[in-house]
Amino acid sequence: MKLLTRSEEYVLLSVWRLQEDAYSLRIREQISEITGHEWSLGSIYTPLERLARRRLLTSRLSHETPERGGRKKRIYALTPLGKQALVDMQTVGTAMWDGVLSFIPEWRQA
Amino acid sequence: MKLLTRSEEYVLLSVWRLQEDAYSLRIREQISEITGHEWSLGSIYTPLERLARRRLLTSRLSHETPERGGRKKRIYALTPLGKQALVDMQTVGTAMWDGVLSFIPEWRQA
DNA sequence: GATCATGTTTCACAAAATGAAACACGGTAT
DNA sequence: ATACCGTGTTTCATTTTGTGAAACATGATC
Repeated sequence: MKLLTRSEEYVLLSVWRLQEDAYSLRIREQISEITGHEWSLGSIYTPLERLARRRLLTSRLSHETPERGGRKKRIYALTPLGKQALVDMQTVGTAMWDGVLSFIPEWRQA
Repeated sequence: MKLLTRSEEYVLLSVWRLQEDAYSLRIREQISEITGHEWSLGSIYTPLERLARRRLLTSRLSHETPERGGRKKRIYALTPLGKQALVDMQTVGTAMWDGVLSFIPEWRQA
């Protein structure tokens, strides 16, 4: 099991939650909003391509819609492998944090 | 606020939980155990140095102890800045995961 | 038919990760 | 004494990732 980089994790998460709306600019926008700083397009496309090569996600062109005169967007979607990778990261993350939580007083509320 | 890389996050977490025992080989060992794969020394020292430059952690030589004939180890410790960085990452991580949890059936218990 | 808006793609450069080797030095055995 | 072992630190060349900016495409709008 290979660990995901931070970018890969965030891109996968964003694609997962955006569902049918998971295309480059929207992904970038969502990640920027949540992390609180701007992400360049390169920072989105590079991990997208790499994740596609590794079969953690796939891409297809959208069906023609009324918007933008029927021009197509490239829509991304997770594969089962991609979802599994995220769940694995969550598991490892939880294990890494486990021993530390007791050191954070304000989080000790159950 | 700058995001931590994966290595940086894990190294900081490990240093935090190892406390007085936070030196290179032990850190590597702990991260390897928890993530389930081997980490080379470079993968530990590179982030350690960078984090020290950025004042997220400090290092000092241990006091002489009976073990190893009094030879000293380099012990690392988080600064308040380092702890804050971790807490911030946790916050962002939670926000990123938020929208996705509902898609994972087996996690919907609660 | 210029310009704008929305998306995609490409690229050169910078930063980070990795694996391996070199170095240091006390202990231990010969 | 001297060779080798164990533990720990440091350095380095190479590969992999991340980043910012520019180029390209095309329908809409004025």
